[in-house]
Amino acid sequence: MATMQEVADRAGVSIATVSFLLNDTKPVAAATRARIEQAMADLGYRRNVVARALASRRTHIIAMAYPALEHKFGTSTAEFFTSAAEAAREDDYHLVLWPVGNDGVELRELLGQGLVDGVVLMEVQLDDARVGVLRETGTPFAMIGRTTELEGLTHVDIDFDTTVADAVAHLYDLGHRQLVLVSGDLDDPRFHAYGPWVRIGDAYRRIAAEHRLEIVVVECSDTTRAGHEAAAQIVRDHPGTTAVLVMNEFAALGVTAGLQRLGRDVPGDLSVLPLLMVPETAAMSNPELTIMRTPGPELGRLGTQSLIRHLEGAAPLPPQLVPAKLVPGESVGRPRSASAEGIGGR
Amino acid sequence: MATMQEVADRAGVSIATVSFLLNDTKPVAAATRARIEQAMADLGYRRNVVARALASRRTHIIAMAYPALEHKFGTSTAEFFTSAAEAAREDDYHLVLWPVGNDGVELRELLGQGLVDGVVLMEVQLDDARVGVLRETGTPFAMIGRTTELEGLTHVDIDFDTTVADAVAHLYDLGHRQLVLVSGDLDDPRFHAYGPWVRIGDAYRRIAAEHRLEIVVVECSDTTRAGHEAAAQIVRDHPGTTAVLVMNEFAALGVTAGLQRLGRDVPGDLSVLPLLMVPETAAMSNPELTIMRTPGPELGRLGTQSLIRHLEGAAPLPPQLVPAKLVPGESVGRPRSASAEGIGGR
DNA sequence: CTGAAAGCGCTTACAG
DNA sequence: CTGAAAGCGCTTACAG
Repeated sequence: MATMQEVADRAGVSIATVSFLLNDTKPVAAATRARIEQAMADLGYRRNVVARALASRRTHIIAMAYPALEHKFGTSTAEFFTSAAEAAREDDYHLVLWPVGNDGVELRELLGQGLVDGVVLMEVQLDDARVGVLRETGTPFAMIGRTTELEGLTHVDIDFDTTVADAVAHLYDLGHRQLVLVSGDLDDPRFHAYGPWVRIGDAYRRIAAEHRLEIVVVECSDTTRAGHEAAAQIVRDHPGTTAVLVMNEFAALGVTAGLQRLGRDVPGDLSVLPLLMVPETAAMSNPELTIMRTPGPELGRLGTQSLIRHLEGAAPLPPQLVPAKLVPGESVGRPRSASAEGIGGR
Repeated sequence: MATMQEVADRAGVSIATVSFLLNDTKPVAAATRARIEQAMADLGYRRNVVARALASRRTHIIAMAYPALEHKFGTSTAEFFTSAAEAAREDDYHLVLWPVGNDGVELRELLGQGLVDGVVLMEVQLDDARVGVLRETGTPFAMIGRTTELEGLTHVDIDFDTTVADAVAHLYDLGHRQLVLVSGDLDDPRFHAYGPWVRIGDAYRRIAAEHRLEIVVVECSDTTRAGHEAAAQIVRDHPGTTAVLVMNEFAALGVTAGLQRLGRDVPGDLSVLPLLMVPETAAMSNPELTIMRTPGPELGRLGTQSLIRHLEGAAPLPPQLVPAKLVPGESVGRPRSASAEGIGGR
């Protein structure tokens, strides 16, 4: 690998001038610029990022901290990561995925090594130990998600209110009046303070009340098997249900299959609408699920860009909330009662 | 952050001695050691990995190159990554995930920056452009998977022969005599030279012949939807089939659901046995699938360890092939014909 | 617009 | 067993 000194020698300039050109940090005369660029091309020069990092005290590496123990890493998460990595690359940063625990211990360990300029925090808890670690060490960070205390914290998140409102409105407009929310299992220690589960539950209670709907919430863990059980519970305890909203994507697959196993047609007897899912997972179900599509690509990108602005001292982006959007599939239809009674118009 | 110089000052030694102790690279007197360790503890010292990297010309960072465009990143892949990251950490390395294209262009770009000591290659093609790039740049690497040309290349892979042999034997012993392999779509440019698809196909043809079974192969892409179509094709063109082996995990979900949609009971009418799947995905199906479990955790670890030995100049690990192992679920049973005719013993 | 030089925080021959 | 010093390949005041 050629070094900057070799480029400078070949171009007949000093190493400083090469650096100025490369970083666009001081003006360089056109003729000089041409000679340097020629020399770089001739030598196939690529700047050594390690040396740059040491000299500038900026590694240009961003870590995406993902609690792989507590949360499955699936297609949904991959979307966040891939879009974040892409956004980082566009701004001359590397984004690396760090599987670190929720408690902040590993994170502190890693931060001490000075490898990263900043951290994108995934799967944020309402009161997140990692935030404390990041603040103590003075590490810039952005959250994809939100703690309860937010003052001064850079973040982006799903707009749960709009997501739930749109989902409920869609079902309501089709004529559904008896909904069930399959919510998270808040007894599970991984989730009792997990933002999305809490916020979706809160939003649902409020919005269902606005529509004067009876509020029925079934708790359910984040597995297909748990979804089966939730389906059984719905059929047994809430036989009049015409539509089911499901928070977790794995549970949603289970609810659908579970309803079918119990002889219910989806969407003939019951509609199923997952609140946070990606098309790939929706396609795993039969019928293919109608979903509120997780805005992973947008949020991965926005979160990373927010952090980078922070790192570069630019004016911070305002916190952004992005709703999941309805993507039609085959699991939502009009309720039988509506077709019979003519509710829902059109 | 404390620096090594500060530690040295506090312990009353030279910076070199601290370094020798930290790297265990020269003997240090017990008393000196105690003083240094005390100083490090007092200051909460953590070695700066960037400075270490520049001085030693070793970053201790390993990149896992994953072609995110060409291959979905799902739960299966996450297993490889997580176990590889864990193995790396145990040996004092960082493993970072790099989404880079199959053609080697991005890889070359990234390697030039000098950020990584070595690369773990995922989703290897039979003739992989990335291997050329790695060789040209002199970058140490290990493959999880195999090119056709293998001389001198560090690699680990799935033992497709044993996997297919065990799967076929299991079905054969249960009494199945009419099998179908749902194979990859080799017309798909992403896959026509993709090792696993080619090798499983080859192994199946050989092993089925050994069992004197008729060889039926249905091509199918890597989506649930494609699996539905494969199911239809099986029912239509191969009505006597009693068991289906499926290469791709998404396709396997689709085959199962597709058979059910066509009124077939799984496993009553047909058994379904995916050849490469993780339990999480198997649980998404109803009934839960019996699978050959992808040895992701073993291979991620072995591949990383092979690379690290290479990096440290230790005797190389021999190439290792690890078979997928049968994990019982509810999608494989005896064929109706066997129960009727008493084939299959016991 | 360009250059000489200090310095980032370590590792590593070399010397003792 | 320990230390003085060069050097890794850059960036960045400072000076001109």
